[in-house]
Amino acid sequence: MELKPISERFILHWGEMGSRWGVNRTVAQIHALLYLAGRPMEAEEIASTLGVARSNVSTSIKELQSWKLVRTVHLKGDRRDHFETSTDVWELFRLIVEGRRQREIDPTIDVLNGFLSNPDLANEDEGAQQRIRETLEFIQILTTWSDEMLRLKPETLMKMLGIGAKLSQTFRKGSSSE
Amino acid sequence: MELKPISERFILHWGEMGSRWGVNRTVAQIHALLYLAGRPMEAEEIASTLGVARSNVSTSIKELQSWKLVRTVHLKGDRRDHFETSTDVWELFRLIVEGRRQREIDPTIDVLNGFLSNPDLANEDEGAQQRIRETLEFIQILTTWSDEMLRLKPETLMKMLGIGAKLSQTFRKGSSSE
DNA sequence: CATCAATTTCTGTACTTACAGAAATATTCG
DNA sequence: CGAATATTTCTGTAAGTACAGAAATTGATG
Repeated sequence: MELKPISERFILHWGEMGSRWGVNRTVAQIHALLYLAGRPMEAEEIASTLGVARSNVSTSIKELQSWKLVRTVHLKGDRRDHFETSTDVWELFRLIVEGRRQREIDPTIDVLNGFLSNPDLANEDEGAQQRIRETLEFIQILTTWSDEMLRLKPETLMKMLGIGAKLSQTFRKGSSSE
Repeated sequence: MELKPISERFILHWGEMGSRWGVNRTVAQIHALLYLAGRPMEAEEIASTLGVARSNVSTSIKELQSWKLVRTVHLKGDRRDHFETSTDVWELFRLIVEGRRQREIDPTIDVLNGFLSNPDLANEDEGAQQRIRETLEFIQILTTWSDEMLRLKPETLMKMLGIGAKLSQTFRKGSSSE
Protein backbone atom coordinates (compact mmCIF):
# COMPACT_ATOMS: atom_id res chain seq x y z
CA MET A 1 0.00 0.00 0.00
CA GLU A 2 1.26 3.41 -0.93
CA LEU A 3 0.75 5.83 1.95
CA LYS A 4 -0.74 9.21 1.25
CA PRO A 5 1.34 12.10 2.61
CA ILE A 6 -0.72 12.94 5.67
CA SER A 7 -1.18 9.33 6.73
CA GLU A 8 2.53 8.85 6.41
CA ARG A 9 3.27 11.83 8.59
CA PHE A 10 0.69 10.73 11.12
CA ILE A 11 2.29 7.30 11.32
CA LEU A 12 5.82 8.68 11.64
CA HIS A 13 4.72 11.06 14.36
CA TRP A 14 3.02 8.25 16.19
CA GLY A 15 6.21 6.26 16.06
CA GLU A 16 8.08 9.18 17.60
CA MET A 17 5.54 9.48 20.37
CA GLY A 18 5.81 5.79 21.07
CA SER A 19 9.57 6.05 21.51
CA ARG A 20 9.20 8.83 24.04
CA TRP A 21 6.78 6.75 26.06
CA GLY A 22 8.81 3.59 26.06
CA VAL A 23 7.07 1.91 23.15
CA ASN A 24 9.05 0.50 20.26
CA ARG A 25 8.83 2.83 17.28
CA THR A 26 7.86 0.12 14.79
CA VAL A 27 5.22 -1.21 17.13
CA ALA A 28 3.66 2.24 17.37
CA GLN A 29 3.89 2.76 13.62
CA ILE A 30 2.19 -0.50 12.83
CA HIS A 31 -0.58 0.33 15.19
CA ALA A 32 -1.03 3.77 13.65
CA LEU A 33 -1.08 2.22 10.20
CA LEU A 34 -3.78 -0.27 11.09
CA TYR A 35 -5.72 2.46 12.83
CA LEU A 36 -5.73 4.74 9.79
CA ALA A 37 -6.24 1.90 7.33
CA GLY A 38 -9.34 0.84 9.20
CA ARG A 39 -9.20 -2.57 7.57
CA PRO A 40 -7.31 -5.81 8.16
CA MET A 41 -3.84 -5.96 6.61
CA GLU A 42 -1.47 -8.88 6.20
CA ALA A 43 2.14 -8.95 7.35
CA GLU A 44 3.77 -8.49 3.98
CA GLU A 45 1.66 -5.45 3.15
CA ILE A 46 2.42 -3.89 6.51
CA ALA A 47 6.13 -4.53 6.03
CA SER A 48 6.29 -3.07 2.54
CA THR A 49 4.13 -0.08 3.41
CA LEU A 50 6.29 0.87 6.35
CA GLY A 51 9.55 -0.27 4.82
CA VAL A 52 10.49 -2.67 7.61
CA ALA A 53 11.39 -6.33 7.60
CA ARG A 54 8.65 -8.86 7.75
CA SER A 55 10.17 -10.46 10.81
CA ASN A 56 9.96 -7.12 12.52
CA VAL A 57 6.25 -6.99 11.73
CA SER A 58 5.81 -10.44 13.18
CA THR A 59 7.43 -9.48 16.46
CA SER A 60 5.65 -6.16 16.67
CA ILE A 61 2.27 -7.67 15.98
CA LYS A 62 2.84 -10.16 18.77
CA GLU A 63 3.56 -7.23 21.05
CA LEU A 64 0.42 -5.40 19.96
CA GLN A 65 -1.61 -8.52 20.50
CA SER A 66 -0.32 -8.85 24.02
CA TRP A 67 -1.79 -5.41 24.61
CA LYS A 68 -5.02 -6.60 22.96
CA LEU A 69 -4.66 -3.70 20.55
CA VAL A 70 -4.57 -5.93 17.49
CA ARG A 71 -6.47 -9.06 16.61
CA THR A 72 -5.99 -11.57 13.88
CA VAL A 73 -8.71 -12.09 11.31
CA HIS A 74 -8.99 -14.23 8.23
CA LEU A 75 -10.42 -13.32 4.87
CA LYS A 76 -12.27 -15.89 2.86
CA GLY A 77 -10.06 -17.59 0.31
CA ASP A 78 -6.85 -16.24 1.83
CA ARG A 79 -4.77 -18.37 4.14
CA ARG A 80 -2.64 -15.51 5.38
CA ASP A 81 -3.24 -13.89 8.74
CA HIS A 82 -4.67 -10.42 8.57
CA PHE A 83 -4.45 -7.96 11.42
CA GLU A 84 -6.75 -5.20 12.48
CA THR A 85 -7.19 -2.78 15.34
CA SER A 86 -10.15 -0.91 16.72
CA THR A 87 -10.93 2.43 15.14
CA ASP A 88 -12.41 3.67 18.38
CA VAL A 89 -10.01 6.07 20.11
CA TRP A 90 -11.61 5.63 23.46
CA GLU A 91 -11.33 1.86 23.34
CA LEU A 92 -7.70 2.12 22.29
CA PHE A 93 -6.96 4.47 25.13
CA ARG A 94 -8.62 2.12 27.55
CA LEU A 95 -6.58 -0.84 26.34
CA ILE A 96 -3.33 1.08 26.59
CA VAL A 97 -4.05 2.28 30.11
CA GLU A 98 -5.01 -1.23 31.16
CA GLY A 99 -1.85 -2.65 29.64
CA ARG A 100 0.35 -0.15 31.40
CA ARG A 101 -1.44 -0.84 34.61
CA GLN A 102 -0.87 -4.56 34.44
CA ARG A 103 2.74 -4.28 33.36
CA GLU A 104 3.98 -1.45 35.51
CA ILE A 105 1.56 -0.15 38.07
CA ASP A 106 0.46 -3.43 39.61
CA PRO A 107 4.01 -4.72 40.08
CA THR A 108 4.95 -1.38 41.62
CA ILE A 109 2.08 -1.65 44.06
CA ASP A 110 3.31 -5.12 44.96
CA VAL A 111 6.82 -3.86 45.55
CA LEU A 112 5.62 -1.03 47.74
CA ASN A 113 3.32 -3.34 49.67
CA GLY A 114 6.31 -5.57 50.17
CA PHE A 115 8.22 -2.70 51.73
CA LEU A 116 5.39 -1.88 54.10
CA SER A 117 5.13 -5.41 55.37
CA ASN A 118 8.89 -5.72 55.71
CA PRO A 119 10.21 -5.37 59.29
CA ASP A 120 13.32 -3.65 57.89
CA LEU A 121 11.13 -0.68 57.14
CA ALA A 122 11.55 0.39 60.76
CA ASN A 123 15.24 1.04 60.10
CA GLU A 124 14.46 3.67 57.50
CA ASP A 125 14.16 7.32 58.34
CA GLU A 126 10.76 8.29 59.61
CA GLY A 127 10.24 10.67 56.70
CA ALA A 128 11.19 8.09 54.12
CA GLN A 129 8.76 5.59 55.65
CA GLN A 130 6.04 8.16 55.49
CA ARG A 131 6.74 8.97 51.86
CA ILE A 132 6.79 5.35 50.83
CA ARG A 133 3.39 4.94 52.42
CA GLU A 134 2.08 8.05 50.71
CA THR A 135 3.40 6.97 47.36
CA LEU A 136 1.61 3.65 47.61
CA GLU A 137 -1.60 5.28 48.69
CA PHE A 138 -1.40 7.79 45.87
CA ILE A 139 -0.91 5.13 43.26
CA GLN A 140 -3.76 3.08 44.67
CA ILE A 141 -6.14 6.00 44.64
CA LEU A 142 -5.21 6.83 41.09
CA THR A 143 -5.64 3.31 39.78
CA THR A 144 -8.86 2.70 41.67
CA TRP A 145 -10.29 5.83 40.18
CA SER A 146 -9.02 5.19 36.68
CA ASP A 147 -10.49 1.68 36.80
CA GLU A 148 -13.86 3.18 37.57
CA MET A 149 -13.61 5.74 34.82
CA LEU A 150 -12.52 3.27 32.19
CA ARG A 151 -15.49 1.09 32.93
CA LEU A 152 -17.89 3.84 31.93
CA LYS A 153 -19.27 4.53 28.50
CA PRO A 154 -17.54 7.58 27.08
CA GLU A 155 -20.75 9.61 27.03
CA THR A 156 -21.37 8.96 30.71
CA LEU A 157 -17.80 9.81 31.47
CA MET A 158 -17.91 13.05 29.56
CA LYS A 159 -20.95 14.06 31.56
CA MET A 160 -19.22 13.17 34.81
CA LEU A 161 -16.18 15.10 33.89
CA GLY A 162 -18.43 18.04 33.18
CA ILE A 163 -17.38 18.41 29.62
CA GLY A 164 -19.83 20.11 27.30
CA ALA A 165 -22.20 17.94 25.28
CA LYS A 166 -21.02 19.36 21.99
CA LEU A 167 -17.72 17.63 22.38
CA SER A 168 -19.04 14.33 23.61
CA GLN A 169 -20.78 13.70 20.30
CA THR A 170 -17.43 12.82 18.84
CA PHE A 171 -17.73 9.58 20.68
CA ARG A 172 -21.14 8.66 19.34
CA LYS A 173 -19.73 5.43 17.97
CA GLY A 174 -19.55 4.09 21.48
CA SER A 175 -17.58 1.13 22.68
CA SER A 176 -16.62 -0.60 25.91
CA SER A 177 -18.98 -2.04 28.46
CA GLU A 178 -21.48 -0.88 31.09
CA MET B 1 25.25 8.68 52.24
CA GLU B 2 24.79 4.97 52.81
CA LEU B 3 21.38 3.87 51.61
CA LYS B 4 19.30 1.68 53.87
CA PRO B 5 18.04 -1.47 52.14
CA ILE B 6 14.45 -0.45 51.50
CA SER B 7 15.35 3.00 50.25
CA GLU B 8 17.83 1.43 47.92
CA ARG B 9 15.27 -0.96 46.53
CA PHE B 10 12.75 1.84 46.18
CA ILE B 11 15.25 3.90 44.22
CA LEU B 12 16.25 1.03 41.97
CA HIS B 13 12.64 0.19 41.27
CA TRP B 14 11.93 3.81 40.44
CA GLY B 15 14.80 3.77 37.99
CA GLU B 16 13.30 0.73 36.31
CA MET B 17 9.93 2.38 36.07
CA GLY B 18 11.52 5.45 34.57
CA SER B 19 13.13 3.39 31.82
CA ARG B 20 9.81 1.85 30.89
CA TRP B 21 8.23 5.27 30.57
CA GLY B 22 10.98 6.82 28.52
CA VAL B 23 12.80 8.50 31.39
CA ASN B 24 16.53 8.00 31.84
CA ARG B 25 17.20 5.55 34.64
CA THR B 26 19.70 7.73 36.46
CA VAL B 27 17.38 10.71 36.24
CA ALA B 28 14.60 8.72 37.85
CA GLN B 29 16.94 7.35 40.51
CA ILE B 30 18.21 10.77 41.48
CA HIS B 31 14.69 12.01 41.80
CA ALA B 32 13.70 9.07 43.95
CA LEU B 33 16.76 9.62 46.12
CA LEU B 34 15.97 13.28 46.72
CA TYR B 35 12.35 12.38 47.36
CA LEU B 36 13.19 9.84 50.05
CA ALA B 37 15.98 11.91 51.52
CA GLY B 38 13.61 14.81 51.99
CA ARG B 39 16.50 17.21 52.30
CA PRO B 40 18.83 19.05 49.90
CA MET B 41 21.81 17.05 48.70
CA GLU B 42 24.86 18.17 46.77
CA ALA B 43 26.11 16.62 43.56
CA GLU B 44 29.00 14.66 45.00
CA GLU B 45 26.83 13.05 47.66
CA ILE B 46 24.24 12.08 45.10
CA ALA B 47 26.93 10.62 42.85
CA SER B 48 28.56 8.56 45.58
CA THR B 49 25.25 7.38 47.06
CA LEU B 50 24.01 6.11 43.72
CA GLY B 51 27.41 5.05 42.42
CA VAL B 52 27.30 7.16 39.27
CA ALA B 53 29.70 9.73 37.88
CA ARG B 54 29.38 13.28 39.00
CA SER B 55 29.01 14.48 35.44
CA ASN B 56 26.06 12.18 35.11
CA VAL B 57 24.48 13.80 38.14
CA SER B 58 25.04 17.22 36.61
CA THR B 59 23.26 16.28 33.40
CA SER B 60 20.45 14.49 35.18
CA ILE B 61 19.83 17.36 37.56
CA LYS B 62 19.55 19.72 34.64
CA GLU B 63 16.96 17.42 33.17
CA LEU B 64 15.02 17.28 36.44
CA GLN B 65 15.15 21.04 36.71
CA SER B 66 13.71 21.42 33.25
CA TRP B 67 10.75 19.45 34.56
CA LYS B 68 10.67 21.76 37.61
CA LEU B 69 10.97 18.63 39.74
CA VAL B 70 14.19 19.76 41.39
CA ARG B 71 15.32 23.15 42.56
CA THR B 72 18.70 24.40 43.64
CA VAL B 73 19.17 25.69 47.17
CA HIS B 74 22.18 26.97 49.06
CA LEU B 75 23.17 26.24 52.60
CA LYS B 76 24.80 28.92 54.70
CA GLY B 77 28.57 28.67 54.63
CA ASP B 78 28.61 26.18 51.75
CA ARG B 79 29.26 27.37 48.26
CA ARG B 80 28.16 24.16 46.64
CA ASP B 81 24.77 23.81 44.99
CA HIS B 82 22.35 21.61 46.84
CA PHE B 83 19.33 20.06 45.21
CA GLU B 84 15.94 19.21 46.58
CA THR B 85 12.58 18.01 45.36
CA SER B 86 9.10 18.32 46.73
CA THR B 87 7.98 15.60 49.12
CA ASP B 88 4.40 16.06 48.05
CA VAL B 89 3.33 13.19 45.77
CA TRP B 90 0.46 15.12 44.33
CA GLU B 91 2.64 18.08 43.39
CA LEU B 92 5.19 15.76 41.80
CA PHE B 93 2.49 14.05 39.81
CA ARG B 94 1.20 17.40 38.65
CA LEU B 95 4.63 18.52 37.50
CA ILE B 96 5.26 15.30 35.61
CA VAL B 97 1.91 15.45 33.83
CA GLU B 98 2.50 19.10 32.93
CA GLY B 99 5.95 18.31 31.63
CA ARG B 100 4.71 15.49 29.47
CA ARG B 101 1.96 17.69 28.21
CA GLN B 102 4.30 20.44 27.11
CA ARG B 103 6.83 18.13 25.56
CA GLU B 104 4.64 15.60 23.84
CA ILE B 105 0.96 16.35 23.88
CA ASP B 106 1.02 19.98 22.79
CA PRO B 107 3.32 19.32 19.84
CA THR B 108 1.10 16.40 18.83
CA ILE B 109 -1.95 18.65 18.92
CA ASP B 110 -0.08 21.09 16.70
CA VAL B 111 0.81 18.36 14.24
CA LEU B 112 -2.77 17.11 14.09
CA ASN B 113 -4.11 20.64 13.70
CA GLY B 114 -1.64 21.07 10.89
CA PHE B 115 -3.11 18.04 9.14
CA LEU B 116 -6.64 19.34 9.47
CA SER B 117 -5.80 22.70 7.95
CA ASN B 118 -3.81 21.09 5.16
CA PRO B 119 -5.62 20.91 1.80
CA ASP B 120 -3.91 17.59 1.13
CA LEU B 121 -6.14 16.07 3.76
CA ALA B 122 -8.84 15.80 1.12
CA ASN B 123 -6.72 13.21 -0.69
CA GLU B 124 -6.79 10.85 2.26
CA ASP B 125 -9.39 8.15 2.64
CA GLU B 126 -12.59 9.38 4.20
CA GLY B 127 -12.17 7.04 7.17
CA ALA B 128 -8.61 8.13 7.82
CA GLN B 129 -9.66 11.77 7.78
CA GLN B 130 -12.37 11.00 10.25
CA ARG B 131 -10.02 9.16 12.57
CA ILE B 132 -7.43 11.92 12.48
CA ARG B 133 -10.15 14.36 13.51
CA GLU B 134 -11.33 12.07 16.28
CA THR B 135 -7.83 11.55 17.57
CA LEU B 136 -7.26 15.27 17.86
CA GLU B 137 -10.57 15.82 19.55
CA PHE B 138 -9.89 13.01 22.00
CA ILE B 139 -6.52 14.39 22.97
CA GLN B 140 -7.96 17.85 23.38
CA ILE B 141 -10.74 16.65 25.62
CA LEU B 142 -8.32 14.70 27.74
CA THR B 143 -5.87 17.55 28.20
CA THR B 144 -8.58 20.14 28.85
CA TRP B 145 -9.97 17.95 31.52
CA SER B 146 -6.62 17.05 33.06
CA ASP B 147 -5.70 20.74 33.18
CA GLU B 148 -8.82 21.41 35.17
CA MET B 149 -8.18 18.55 37.55
CA LEU B 150 -4.60 19.47 38.18
CA ARG B 151 -5.55 22.97 39.12
CA LEU B 152 -7.63 21.73 42.02
CA LYS B 153 -6.45 21.15 45.55
CA PRO B 154 -6.12 17.42 46.11
CA GLU B 155 -8.90 17.37 48.71
CA THR B 156 -11.34 19.01 46.33
CA LEU B 157 -10.31 16.64 43.64
CA MET B 158 -10.76 13.59 45.80
CA LYS B 159 -14.27 14.75 46.58
CA MET B 160 -15.01 15.30 42.91
CA LEU B 161 -13.71 11.93 42.00
CA GLY B 162 -15.98 10.51 44.64
CA ILE B 163 -13.24 8.87 46.60
CA GLY B 164 -13.89 8.27 50.25
CA ALA B 165 -12.69 10.86 52.76
CA LYS B 166 -10.62 8.32 54.64
CA LEU B 167 -8.19 8.13 51.79
CA SER B 168 -8.03 11.80 50.99
CA GLN B 169 -6.48 12.58 54.34
CA THR B 170 -3.23 11.24 53.00
CA PHE B 171 -2.94 14.45 51.11
CA ARG B 172 -3.47 16.73 54.07
CA LYS B 173 -0.16 18.42 53.43
CA GLY B 174 -1.69 20.17 50.44
CA SER B 175 0.09 21.88 47.63
CA SER B 176 -0.74 23.46 44.31
CA SER B 177 -3.05 26.36 43.75
CA GLU B 178 -6.81 27.19 43.81
C1' DC C 1 43.19 39.31 40.03
C1' DA C 2 45.12 34.82 40.99
C1' DT C 3 43.88 30.63 43.06
C1' DC C 4 40.99 27.04 44.12
C1' DA C 5 36.59 24.72 44.27
C1' DA C 6 32.50 23.59 41.92
C1' DT C 7 30.08 22.70 37.88
C1' DT C 8 29.25 21.91 33.11
C1' DT C 9 30.37 20.40 28.58
C1' DC C 10 32.73 17.33 25.64
C1' DT C 11 34.32 12.90 23.88
C1' DG C 12 35.01 8.16 23.43
C1' DT C 13 33.37 3.77 25.11
C1' DA C 14 30.12 0.57 26.83
C1' DC C 15 25.67 -0.98 27.03
C1' DT C 16 21.17 -1.61 25.35
C1' DT C 17 17.72 -2.05 22.03
C1' DA C 18 16.04 -2.49 17.37
C1' DC C 19 16.06 -4.84 13.42
C1' DA C 20 17.24 -7.28 8.86
C1' DG C 21 18.03 -11.58 6.95
C1' DA C 22 18.50 -16.47 7.51
C1' DA C 23 16.97 -20.58 9.31
C1' DA C 24 13.51 -23.26 11.36
C1' DT C 25 8.82 -24.29 12.14
C1' DA C 26 4.06 -24.48 11.29
C1' DT C 27 0.04 -24.58 8.33
C1' DT C 28 -2.73 -25.32 4.31
C1' DC C 29 -3.93 -27.63 0.21
C1' DG C 30 -3.81 -30.81 -3.47
C1' DC D 1 1.78 -36.99 2.94
C1' DG D 2 4.54 -33.92 0.19
C1' DA D 3 4.94 -29.39 -1.70
C1' DA D 4 4.13 -24.72 -1.30
C1' DT D 5 3.28 -20.84 1.40
C1' DA D 6 3.03 -18.37 5.63
C1' DT D 7 4.90 -17.36 10.14
C1' DT D 8 8.03 -17.32 13.95
C1' DT D 9 12.39 -17.67 16.11
C1' DC D 10 17.23 -16.99 16.00
C1' DT D 11 21.51 -14.49 15.30
C1' DG D 12 24.67 -11.02 14.09
C1' DT D 13 24.93 -6.20 13.07
C1' DA D 14 23.66 -1.57 13.31
C1' DA D 15 21.77 2.27 15.56
C1' DG D 16 20.79 4.71 19.57
C1' DT D 17 21.41 5.96 24.30
C1' DA D 18 23.75 6.29 28.62
C1' DC D 19 27.57 7.29 30.97
C1' DA D 20 32.50 7.75 32.93
C1' DG D 21 36.39 10.51 32.85
C1' DA D 22 38.81 14.44 30.94
C1' DA D 23 38.88 19.05 29.71
C1' DA D 24 36.96 23.51 29.93
C1' DT D 25 34.38 26.89 32.13
C1' DT D 26 32.35 29.36 35.73
C1' DG D 27 32.41 31.57 39.94
C1' DA D 28 33.77 32.56 44.60
C1' DT D 29 37.40 33.99 47.98
C1' DG D 30 41.29 36.00 49.94
